[in-house]
Amino acid sequence: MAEKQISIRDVAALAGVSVGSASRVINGAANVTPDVRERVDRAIAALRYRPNHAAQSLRSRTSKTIGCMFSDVANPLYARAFRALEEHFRREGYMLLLANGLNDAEREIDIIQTFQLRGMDGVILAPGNERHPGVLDAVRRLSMPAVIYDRDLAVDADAVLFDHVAGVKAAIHHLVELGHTRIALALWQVKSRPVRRRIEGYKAAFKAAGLPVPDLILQEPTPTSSAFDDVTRLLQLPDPPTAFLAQGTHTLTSTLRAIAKQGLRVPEDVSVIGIGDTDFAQTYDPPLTVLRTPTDEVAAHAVEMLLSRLAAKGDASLSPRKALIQFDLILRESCAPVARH
Amino acid sequence: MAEKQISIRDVAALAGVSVGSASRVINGAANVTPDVRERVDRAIAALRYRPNHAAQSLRSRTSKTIGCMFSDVANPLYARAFRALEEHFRREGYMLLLANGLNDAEREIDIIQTFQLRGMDGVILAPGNERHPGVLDAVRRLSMPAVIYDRDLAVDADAVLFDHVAGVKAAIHHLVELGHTRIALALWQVKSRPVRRRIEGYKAAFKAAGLPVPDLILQEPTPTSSAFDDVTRLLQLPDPPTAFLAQGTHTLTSTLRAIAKQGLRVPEDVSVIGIGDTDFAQTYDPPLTVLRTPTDEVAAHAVEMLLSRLAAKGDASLSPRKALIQFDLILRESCAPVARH
DNA sequence: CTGAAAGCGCTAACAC
DNA sequence: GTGTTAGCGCTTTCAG
Repeated sequence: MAEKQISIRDVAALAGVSVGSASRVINGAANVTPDVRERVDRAIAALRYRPNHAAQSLRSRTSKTIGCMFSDVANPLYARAFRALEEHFRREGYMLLLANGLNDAEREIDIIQTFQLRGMDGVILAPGNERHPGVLDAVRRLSMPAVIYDRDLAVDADAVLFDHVAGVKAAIHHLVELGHTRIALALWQVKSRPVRRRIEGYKAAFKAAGLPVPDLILQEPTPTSSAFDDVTRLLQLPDPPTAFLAQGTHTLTSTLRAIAKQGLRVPEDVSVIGIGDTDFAQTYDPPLTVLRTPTDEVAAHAVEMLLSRLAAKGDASLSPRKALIQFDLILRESCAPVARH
Repeated sequence: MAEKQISIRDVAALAGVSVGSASRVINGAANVTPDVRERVDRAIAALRYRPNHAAQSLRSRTSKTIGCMFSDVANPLYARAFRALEEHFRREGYMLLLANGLNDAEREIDIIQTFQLRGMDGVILAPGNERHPGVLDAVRRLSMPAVIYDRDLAVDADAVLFDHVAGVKAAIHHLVELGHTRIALALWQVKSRPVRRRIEGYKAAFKAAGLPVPDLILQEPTPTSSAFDDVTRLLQLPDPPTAFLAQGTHTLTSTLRAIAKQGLRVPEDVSVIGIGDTDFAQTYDPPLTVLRTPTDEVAAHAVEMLLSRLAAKGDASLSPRKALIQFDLILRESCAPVARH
C-alpha cells in the first residue's frame, strides 16, 4: 500500500539523465534524442513511475480538470449532457468535477468560487439564478474560460444556447399543420432561459400562423407540484386543448398521466410533443414525437470553445462566442390530425 | 482578469506576521493569538486572498477530492446516489470527480488509475467488470481508501452492499401472499452483483415458500435490446405470469409497455413491482409498488467509511467493513390479489 | 539537445 | 505562540 512515492528524480537517476530531460520526455517535448527518450521510458516502466498531479498543477498552472455545474444530474437531460462532455474531454486528458447547483443561489455561488479556488482549467455552468448579483459576480470573477450552458447570463463568456424559439415554433407549426389550434404548453416552475424562450417561441409561432395566442400556458406552481392538476383542469374545459407541448421528464409524465386519467388516447384524442428526448419518450406507448437537442453536438461546441481559449492562453482578445443549437423535431407516433366531431 | 496571484506571503507581509502564522490562521490551527488571527483575517479580506489548491495538495498530500466511478449517471439510480454523496461530502469540504465506467473494462481501469494518479483522497467505485484481472489489479493498487458500491469485488476494501436477496424475497413474499405463484423476474443483461443476487433471492424466496422455482427469469440479451419481446412472449403462454418483478428503469418500462400492449391492466390482470424507486415509478398510473434503496443512508455509510479511514491516516489495521443495506418495500397500487378465472 | 538551478505556493518541523 | 526554513514534485528558464 504505502510504497514510497517515486519521483521524477528517481527516473532521471535510473535513466542516467537530468531531471529536465526526464521532464521533457514525460511531456513529449520535441527536442529529445531518441536515445534519451528510450532510456527514460524504460526507467519509467521499471519504476512504475507516475507523475504527481498536484506538483504538475502547481508548476504548470493547469489542472487538466473542468468544473461542471448543472442544476441537477438527476435530470436525465443533464445526465446526458454530462456524459457527452465527459466523452469529449476524456480524449483530451481532462477530468470533470461535477456539482449540482439545485437552483440555490448561495450554493451556486459557492460552487463557482470553489471551481475558481481549485484552479479548474475551465468551467461549464448552468446556474439557475441568472440574474442574482452574487452569481453574476462570481462568474465574472472567474479567471479561467467559462462556457455558459443554455442560460442568459450578462457576462462576457462563451455560451452554448439552444434555439428554443425556433424549436417550439417548429413543433407548433407541425401541430397547426395537423389542424390543431388549441395547443397547450406545459412548463416547469423555474423561470430560467429555457422556460422563458419556450414561451416566447410559443407566442411567436401563433403569430406567425396568423392565429390568436391561446391562454394555455401552464407553469407548475411549486417545485414539488406536478402539471397533473392543471392539465386535468384544461381537459375538462368546454373547449379543451387538442394538443400538448410538454417539457422535460416530470412535466411530460404528469401531462400524460392526466390525459390517460381522462380516458383520452394519444394520439387519437390528444396529440403530444415532448421537449427533450429521453428513454421514456422513446419507449412510451405510443413513442413520443419530441424536440431533441443534439447532445453530442452541444458537447462538441462547448469543448471546442473551452479548448481554443485554453490554447490561446487566456488571450482576452477573443470576443465571447455564442453557439446557437437547433432542435430536431423527431416525428414518432404521438401526433395525429385533430379529431373533428 | 489576470490580476497576479496573491500568495500567503503577501498576506503575511500585510498582516506583519510570518508565513507560518498566516498558514496557521488559514488552517484554523489552535495555537494562535487572537490578535494575530485578526490581523491575518483582515489581510486576507483586504487582499481577497484565496489559497492555492494545488500547492496545498502538493504539500499536505490531500486533495479534498473524492473520485466516483459509476456505470452511468444517465441511470437515474446512480444520479441519485451521486446527489446524495455530493450532499454529504460537501459538508466536509470535499468535491467529487465523476466518471462513467460504461461497463467497459479498459475504461474502468483507466479511470481508476487516473484517480490514483490525481491523488484522490478516497474513491467510490462501482465497476461493471467485477472479475476482470486488470480491474481488480487497479483497485488493489490504489493507495487511498476505497468504498465499493454494490459490487462483489475480491479486494480488501470497505463496501456498501444492498441486500438484494432479502429485498427480492420480501417482494416475492408479498406477491405470494396475494396468491401469485407465476411470478416473473425481469433483469438487465449485465451480470453484476445486483443481477446475480436478485436471481439468488428469487430462488430462495420460492424455496422458502415451499414452491417450485418457476422458469420465468428474463435477461435481456444485448445492451440495446429490451425486455419487451420476452415479456410479450411470456404473456402469450398458456399459463402466463400473473406478476412481474422488474428492475431499473429501462427494463421496467419495457415490461410495462409489453403488458399494456397485450391489453392487460395493472394491477387487475398483472401485478408489478419495480426494483429501484424513481420519479417514473411514482408517477406511473397506477403508482408502482417498488423496492426502494435508502439513498441517503447509503451515502451516509459510504462517506462515514471513507472519512473514518482518512481520519485514521491510512492505518491499515482497520479491517474492511461491509454495510449491508436493506431495501424497503414501498406499497403503492400496482399489486392486487391474483385474478382467478 | 541537455543539465543545472530556480522556484510554483504552501505546510510542517524545528528553533526561539 | 511565532518565526524560519526546508522542501513537496514538478516545469521551465537559462547556460552551455
